[in-house]
This record gives sequence, structure tokens and C-alpha cells, in this order.
Amino acid sequence: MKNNEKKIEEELNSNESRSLNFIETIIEEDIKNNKHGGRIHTRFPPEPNGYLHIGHAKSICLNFGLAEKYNGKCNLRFDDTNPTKEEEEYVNSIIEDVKWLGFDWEDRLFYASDYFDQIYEWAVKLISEGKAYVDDQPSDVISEQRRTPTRPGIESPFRNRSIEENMDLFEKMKKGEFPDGYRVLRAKIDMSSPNMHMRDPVIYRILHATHHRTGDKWCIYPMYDFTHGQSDYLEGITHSICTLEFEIHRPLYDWFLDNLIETEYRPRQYEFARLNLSYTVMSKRKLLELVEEGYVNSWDDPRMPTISGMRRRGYTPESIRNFADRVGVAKRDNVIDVGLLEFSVREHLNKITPRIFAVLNPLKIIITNYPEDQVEELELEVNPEDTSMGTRKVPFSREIYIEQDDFMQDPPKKFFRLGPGREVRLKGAYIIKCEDYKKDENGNVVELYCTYDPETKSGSGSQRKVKGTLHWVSVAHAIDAEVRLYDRLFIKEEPDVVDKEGENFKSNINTDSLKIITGKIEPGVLGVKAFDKFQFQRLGYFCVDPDSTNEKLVFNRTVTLRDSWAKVSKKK
RNA sequence: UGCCUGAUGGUGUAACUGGCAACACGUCUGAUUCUGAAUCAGAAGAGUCCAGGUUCGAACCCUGGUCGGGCAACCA
Repeated sequence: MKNNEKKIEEELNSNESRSLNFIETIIEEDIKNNKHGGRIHTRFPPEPNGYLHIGHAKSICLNFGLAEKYNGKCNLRFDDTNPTKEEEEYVNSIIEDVKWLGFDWEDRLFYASDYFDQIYEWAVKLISEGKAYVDDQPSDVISEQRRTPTRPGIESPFRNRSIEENMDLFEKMKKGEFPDGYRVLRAKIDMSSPNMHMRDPVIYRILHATHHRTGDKWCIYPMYDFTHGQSDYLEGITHSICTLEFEIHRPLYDWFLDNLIETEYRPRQYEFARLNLSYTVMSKRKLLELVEEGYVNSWDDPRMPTISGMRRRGYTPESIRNFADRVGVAKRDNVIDVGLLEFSVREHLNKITPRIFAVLNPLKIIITNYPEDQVEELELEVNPEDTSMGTRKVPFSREIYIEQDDFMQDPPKKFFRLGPGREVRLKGAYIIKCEDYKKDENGNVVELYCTYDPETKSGSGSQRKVKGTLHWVSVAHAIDAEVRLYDRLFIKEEPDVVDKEGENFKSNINTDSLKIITGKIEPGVLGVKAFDKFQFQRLGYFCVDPDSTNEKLVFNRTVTLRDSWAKVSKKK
């Protein structure tokens, strides 16, 4: 099974003819020109203020994948410059998620806060060169003076303070002599720049907050723009890859480096389009709303596109990595069909999961000509895709459950399942024929009476063929389990597109995204552990939820099997 | 109506930088099947946002448009 996994990945990765994405093209060009001595060093720089989602997974796979491919390195760096939003809880979950995805940063786990001393020195350097100043104005005034992108901004009255005064004030900011927001340090760049980020950006602000790593050492904190490029520089990053919305920050990224650094070496920022998934929202803010307002149960609710949610849902790291490979990397906005994600999970799960019988909507069958107290232990394959996984024993007896959907009182010709007088094979057992059935007072079918053909036992060499094969579970041996059936969280491909004024993405929530039922499962399931994965035959892939106990099994449906019958029957 | 940026089948990504548009998902046939799964074989589907231009030849180059995304946090 390990070999299978390897093979899928190899096929995707080392296919010689596979074309390069634009970043790989740049990298290969850089290597050819011996830029950075041919060295490749990337980084994944999350802010520890939330849980990672599938969009981050794309970035993680990109950054770590590039390093792997080009014999380089990739750092994990927490961009923790805002103590009011960041927490250790998130650091831990991010570390767990990146590891789970299968990536290794070795000893290169960094925090931007590791560099606060150096960054402070750099701020002082800018001040001493007249390239930064302390502004006493409140944020709304500063913002107003920046004006709009179409009109040049106005210079702050404090812009031309003396270097000495700036030094003194910045020192006092650092010492904690002012309350939050009282003053800021700004880079002196260009208030009339068409790029708003160049209009004297704030680079340090006063925040009397305890930082998750530096504690109370600081009460001034550098802004993202004044931290990221320098951190890249300090870590020897060659290719600093981020999403498109930072494109407009690049001139600033370069400005700081050019004004701070004497050496020739420069990291360079490249931007790619973030991942969007159909029927999904991806922003941290929106995901947070779903959690806080109870639309889902938690950050790792299996309906969430978070890494932890997907893990709990039963996705494998391999399937996510393969998905990330397939979506590609480019600069244009995109919406990936969730179907592609589902394809990637099925592809992997098909190869690795044990098959098992589970009946989710039971309909009882009595096999009238089968001996009352006879039980046969039938031998079935664990995984037809991988015979090395061996066989399992499944008990068969006179009373069994089948799926309600597998019987129709008045079936159409193309229905290859059970109906009055029709025959099917019970997988791994016998061919049975439906002789009669019983209805309750509401007209619902509650019991089937069938006969079996003892000559047709599986493996006996019987030549009789029937079109349909059903899964089943022996009534006397069935184990009850809670089964959580998940569906997409939104009813619209693009949840942000709303019909009426005043609506938002939450108007498009699928109110039926979770159905909890009790299923009947073959006794072989006893003893399963959290995150164990199975294919419930003919139904889909399921995974043991951490809520599961020995007394009460709980399964999550990861994804259904492809169902071409559903398509056919829907058309009619 | 400023600046940055993008536009290729239904979706996503390619096209050796000028040589008759490919791959994956999806869709549709058919074969096979003790999972209506998987597998296998095949098909349909874009002429590359528009209009000009350069060229023997343009998705790739030039000019001008159109449409989409981003940017005005003491967030990242």
C-alpha cells in the first residue's frame, strides 16, 4: 500500500514532460544564471491567528514542494507581529497541520518575533538617515491625509521633525511612555505615490499587549510590511512566494531592503493566485463566523475546509497534496470545482481502504428457505484493488438487512436491484429472489421475503449471473453505529454571490449539510480507532470520528462513491 | 475615473518564447464487473476577450479597446 501511494505521487511529480508553472520557470532560470549560487530557499509564513485551510495547503505544498523539487529548503515562519490577534493555540494547530500534510522544516521553525531586536535597529537606522519619522496624529487623520488612490496625499505636519526629536520620541515609544495609538513611526517615502502603500506607511505602532513569545518585552510592534522582507532577508530566502493581494506591496518590500541592506543578496517576492473552491468560503473571517454563530460545530467540523476539518472528515495528506498539484499555480483568479478535490480523495482512498458492509437505511429480508439457526462465515476480499490486504469473514444468516433504495415495488427495466420476482446477488453470498413483501399501514415496505439458490454460493464456481449485486448485513450480527452524512456547506457554487440586497454568504448555507443516522455494520468493525478509514461498499468512504467509543461507534462520511445510477434515475 | 494585475473548452492548468491548441477533472458512448465503484477503449467540447497591425505563419510580438481582480487597516 505504501508503494501505491508513492507511485501516485511519483507519477504526478516526476513526469518528465510535465510543464512548469511560472514560478518553476523563474526558478529554473535563476538556477541557470547561478543567482544565489543556485540555492533555493522558500518559506511558509502563516500568521498564528486562525486555523489553516485548504487554501493554505496549496501554499504549503507550493513552498515545500518547490524546495523538495529543487533540492532547497523551506522554513516554517510565524508572522507574529500583532500580539492582539495571535495566540499559541494557533501556532500549535498550524504546526500539527503542516506536519500532517507531510512536510518537514527540520530545525527551521522561526518566528518574526525572533527578529524584533534587529527590526528595531533597522527602524532606528531609517530615522537616523532621515527616512522615518514619528507622527503624533491619530489614525483617522493619517488615513485622511493619505486621501484616495486617485488623488495625491497630504504630508503630515510632523513629517519634517528633526532626526534628534524623532530618535527621542521613538525611544520614548519603546519605553512605554505613551498609550496605545498615541504615536506611530512612519517611513518617509512619497505621499503622492499612486501606490497607497508608499504614502509614508506606518512601520511601528504602540501596542501595550502581551506577545505570545516575547511577553511584555515590547510595547511597540513592527507592521507586516516592515517585517516580512527583512525576515526573508535574515533567513536567506531566495523566493518569497505569496498571494496576489501582496503584489502592490512589492515596491515597499523592495524599498525597505534597498534602504536597509548593503549586501547584494536580495530575496524577491513572487505572487500567485490564491485557491478558491466552489461551494466553499475560504476567508478566515467567514470561517470564524461559521464557527462562532454555530453553523458548524467547531474549526475541525468535517464540513469545514480547514485542514483539521478535512483530516477529521477522512481526507488523507496524499489526496490533498495530489489535489494541490492538479490545481496548478498561476496568476489569474480561479474557482476550482470541489469535484476535483473529491476525485483526489476517492482516488487515494480507493487504493488504501478496507471494504466493509454497512447498511444505512435498513430494509429487512427474510430468506425463507434458509435454515433458521444456520450461520455461515463467508470470506470476502478486504480490498479488490490490493489483494495483499487479504480477506475477512462476514457472517451470513436467514435474516439480513439491505438498503431501502435497493428495492422497488414497481421498478423500471434498467433497475438492476430487487423488485417483486427479481433476482440479485448478495455480494459474497448467494443469489436471492424476491418472492413477496410486506407493507405497513402507510404503504411503506417493511419486510421482504426471498428465497436463495444454494447452488450459487460465491466462490463455488456457479455460472449463474445476475445483473445486480447488493451489500448486506446479517441482522443478528449487525453492529449499530452513528453515521454522520455530510453534504456541501453551501447551496451555491459561489456562496458570496447573493440574490437579494442585504444578503450575504450565510444566506446560501445548506441547511441540510449534516444528517445523522444509525447504520447497521458488519461485526468486523469492532475495535476500530479514530481516523480509521473504510469503504462502505457501494456507498462511499467513511472514517471513524474521534467522538467514537467502544460502546458507540461514530463514522463520518468522507465522500460518496461516484454514482452513475443516481444520474440516470434523476434524468427520468 | 489613479496605480498594480489578469483574460486559452463547463472547470483548472499547458503550449519548447512565432510553426496547424495539449493534459487533468467533468460530460457522453461502449467494454468489463460478485461494488451501477474501480478499470479499459473511445467521443463530444475552445480556435485562445474584441478590433486592427507586423509576419509565409500569432494564444504568444505591436497598437487601441472591453471585461475581471486587487490597492485608500496603527491587519497579515
